[in-house]
Amino acid sequence: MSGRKAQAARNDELILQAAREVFTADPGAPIAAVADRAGVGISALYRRYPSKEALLQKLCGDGLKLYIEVCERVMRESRDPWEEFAGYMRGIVDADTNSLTIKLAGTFQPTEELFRDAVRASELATEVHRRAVEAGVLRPDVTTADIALLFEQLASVRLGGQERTSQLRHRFLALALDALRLPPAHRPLPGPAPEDGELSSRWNP
Amino acid sequence: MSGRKAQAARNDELILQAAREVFTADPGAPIAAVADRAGVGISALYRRYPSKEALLQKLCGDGLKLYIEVCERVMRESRDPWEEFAGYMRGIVDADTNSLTIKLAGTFQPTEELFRDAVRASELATEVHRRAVEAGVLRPDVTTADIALLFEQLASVRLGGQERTSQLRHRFLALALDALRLPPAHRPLPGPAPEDGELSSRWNP
DNA sequence: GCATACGGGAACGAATGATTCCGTTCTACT
DNA sequence: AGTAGAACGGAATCATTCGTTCCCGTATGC
Repeated sequence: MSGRKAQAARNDELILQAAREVFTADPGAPIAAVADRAGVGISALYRRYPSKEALLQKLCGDGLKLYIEVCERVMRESRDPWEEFAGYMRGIVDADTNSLTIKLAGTFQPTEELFRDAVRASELATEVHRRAVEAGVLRPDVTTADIALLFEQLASVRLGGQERTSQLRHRFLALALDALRLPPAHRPLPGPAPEDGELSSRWNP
Repeated sequence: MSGRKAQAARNDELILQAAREVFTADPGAPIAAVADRAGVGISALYRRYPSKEALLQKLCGDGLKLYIEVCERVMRESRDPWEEFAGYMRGIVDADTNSLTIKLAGTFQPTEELFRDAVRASELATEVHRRAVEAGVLRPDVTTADIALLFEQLASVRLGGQERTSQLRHRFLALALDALRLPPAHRPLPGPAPEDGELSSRWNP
């Protein structure tokens, strides 16, 4: 299958991919940036989504589904309770779905389906949390809402390219996990520490 | 002293105070929001600062001086090494100077004085950090740049009013300190944990 | 009394960004 | 070969936001 229809099908994916990249990098990005990144015209976007908001909803929904998948996967595959919980946190940080969701909070009326998925995601997260506490590997004075806010904090880390950002988020996640795990212990932090130069480079764009 | 001159003097302070509040709540806020909050007209702002950028620079400089004061105070007043370091971090979180500085990074050309203060602040922070590591109370694999990024993460916490936000930041700071302190140990977290309702309330503004 | 510094806030103009529109290209089918 | 129409690209449009300027009333200090 080739030709116009093939290009259209390819563009479907190209646009979604570009939108994911652009909006996770900058949730307030203009829609033209998405078109540019995808290498298509603006009308290619508007053919598929009636508005920017609709595109954002789609992305949001996909993110939620990813969240659910991560929860289900760790509960299915993990051997020991701590690895399950830590794997969950690492998975969500990697999914990098938070920056979007947060920025979008309150900007549109959730769909029925969106709402159901959100409930489901929340239930699964609670379940992962509960299992870790009951297994005695997670300190009991942190709540699921604490964890959610922790994800937001990690999502706020943004330095250098996407690669470096991910590396640093995992470094701080490791730090947080040290504070979360029972019994208390410190484990080596992954990834090279941020350099002073990396920080100060933000001052001259 | 009263009358027009008094009002002017009062407005000086009123405007700075309002600017601090408005811009720490939303670093991208329009200048009219500052005038409203201060209860003055826009021209009262422009009489004192030639541009928005000038006002932002002033705020940024004040924040830097506050940072320096916090460092000097903890080094002067603290009894034991850990309290010095923890007091430093608590002080910076309370100063709440980070959200501004970060958002401003790269938006204007630093003054000479601004630059000097920044260097000084950095030196002091390094000194506080060094002393904590040398006293064996701070894990040595975190760097000063790690700490700076930690501040940014804490500054990203924003929920409910200013009061609640501060409370939550200190809660997460306590968590981070547990991961930072040697020997590893967990201490009770301060402040009520975030409620699920607090989080979900962001979805209907 | 009155010249004037001060502050209020409407008006202006630039910039940004979503959305629409139109001419073009290319496929599919006759 | 020829044509209808789906898909595109991207310029034009339209609304909005915000920094800055301007004009005017006021009351203060001489």
